[in-house]
Amino acid sequence: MAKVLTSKEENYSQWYNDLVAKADLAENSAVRGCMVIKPYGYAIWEKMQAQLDKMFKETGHVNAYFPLFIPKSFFSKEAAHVEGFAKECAVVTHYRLKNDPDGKGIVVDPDAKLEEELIIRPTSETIIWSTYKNWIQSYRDLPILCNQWANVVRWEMRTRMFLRTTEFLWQEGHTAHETSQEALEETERMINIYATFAEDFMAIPVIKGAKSANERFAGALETYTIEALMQDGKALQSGTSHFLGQNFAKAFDVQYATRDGKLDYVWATSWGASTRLIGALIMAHSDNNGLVLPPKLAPYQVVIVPIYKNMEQLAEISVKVEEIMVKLRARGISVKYDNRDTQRPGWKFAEYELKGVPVRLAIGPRDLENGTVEVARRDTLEKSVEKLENIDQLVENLLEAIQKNIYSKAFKFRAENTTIVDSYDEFKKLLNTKGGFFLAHWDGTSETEIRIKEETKATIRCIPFDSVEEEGKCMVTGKPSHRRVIFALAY
RNA sequence: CGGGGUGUAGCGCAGCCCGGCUAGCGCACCUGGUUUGGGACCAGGGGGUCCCAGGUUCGAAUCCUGGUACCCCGACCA
Repeated sequence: MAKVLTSKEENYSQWYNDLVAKADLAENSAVRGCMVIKPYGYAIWEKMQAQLDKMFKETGHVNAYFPLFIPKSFFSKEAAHVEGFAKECAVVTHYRLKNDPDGKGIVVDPDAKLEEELIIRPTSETIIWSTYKNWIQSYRDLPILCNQWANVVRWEMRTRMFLRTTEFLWQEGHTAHETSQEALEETERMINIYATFAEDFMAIPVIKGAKSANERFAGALETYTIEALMQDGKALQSGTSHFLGQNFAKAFDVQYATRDGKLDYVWATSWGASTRLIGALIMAHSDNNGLVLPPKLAPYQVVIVPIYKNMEQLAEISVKVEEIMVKLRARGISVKYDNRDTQRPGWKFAEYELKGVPVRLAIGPRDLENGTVEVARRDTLEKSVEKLENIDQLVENLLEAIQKNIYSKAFKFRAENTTIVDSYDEFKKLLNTKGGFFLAHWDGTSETEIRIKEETKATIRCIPFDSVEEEGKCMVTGKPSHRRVIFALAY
């Protein structure tokens, strides 16, 4: 087969870029750092959205929409929040253009300067909490469990398709609660939903845990995260859920009458996942032939390619294909029949491999004669010839098997690339040769964490929820530690 | 913001150092034919403000000055 992708081994990030382009997921736009998400890439996002939205609603959440613009003054109300986001905000200063008086073109009309500049949301806590102030008077108004699907803008220095773009799509949940306990439970509930989504739908094993103080969201008391391991040995933060305490309630003066007639500040959470998940999907499963999609998120799960010598033969094949499609659809399987006469079969095979379609069926004259179909699976690239009779059952089973197989492949990879280390020298050595997750003891201080980051670029990805109590010594300072945390190089 | 690089057809590039006639190659595209079980082949064809502005020159894609855009590497981040 003609090689169209740079291989992972040769240049991982070039492989990634090639794949995004060749699988028709996205392309660079005229605006620096912003991408055009193409129909095939967007279809994957729609699948993700549909599933997450369902899970949010099943846990009592509702969708709403808040404005793109945030008054500048809102931003300064929560100190840690400004600190975290100020350096990457796009600001609207004017509201009108006019023809350039000195010639051709168009200029910003200096007379149309805004009294108060507007920030384009990098996240919506501030605009939402200024709104919640009006919604909440009493404990009877609580909890508020809102989610919004939106775009946000963070003016990043360097961008990468899906992993870090100036504008990106995401969902952000913002909830308000009566008690700290309830808010903490919500924070945990949502990180569990992200973890379930990652594992059951994206087929990516993740580690749930808490962020260290350094890595916490700006304005949060606690940040929970799911961390996934990519094939190049780097970690990718794939979803976060924050316990915001009463910080935003205090900043926006959101108090409620308690059950015993007193006034108290509301407790808050926020949680989000973005189009970055598409980056995770690519980097977790794909190979040098292209994308490998988990069946549960593939825009189409099955593609059917006819092989024919003339139009009469195509018509004959199409009749059979129609029967197959009816049977597959009856089982809820999404299927595409590519009967374009403008591309040859070999071209189509390569194309759908690049696009990661889980199962491909090919039908030609030989199959018409024998009552068979050629079945090819994307994850292993295996092909077999199967009888047509129970093809729907066979495909359904195969899709399930593929979903399981790519998960266990990713799980095995992570297991092989998770290392327990006790010495800092060993850590430094393996970090750049082997990569992956490192379980190590840490003294719990920011100073040590920062030192490690400065010396090795590795960060604490999380303090896993399921880490076992174990007495040990910090690999750097030798001070006592009670559990291991996860270090890795990260995106 | 620091360091490096590149702007020539839709995409990827050569040409530039050493100025010269009609600006070239691969892919893609269009037409016709033969093909079609792993990215077909042959023949013909279309497509360019050579990033922008100014300068040097008989003559500029090529030399000079200024601008601008994008990419890569760092610090920042989902």
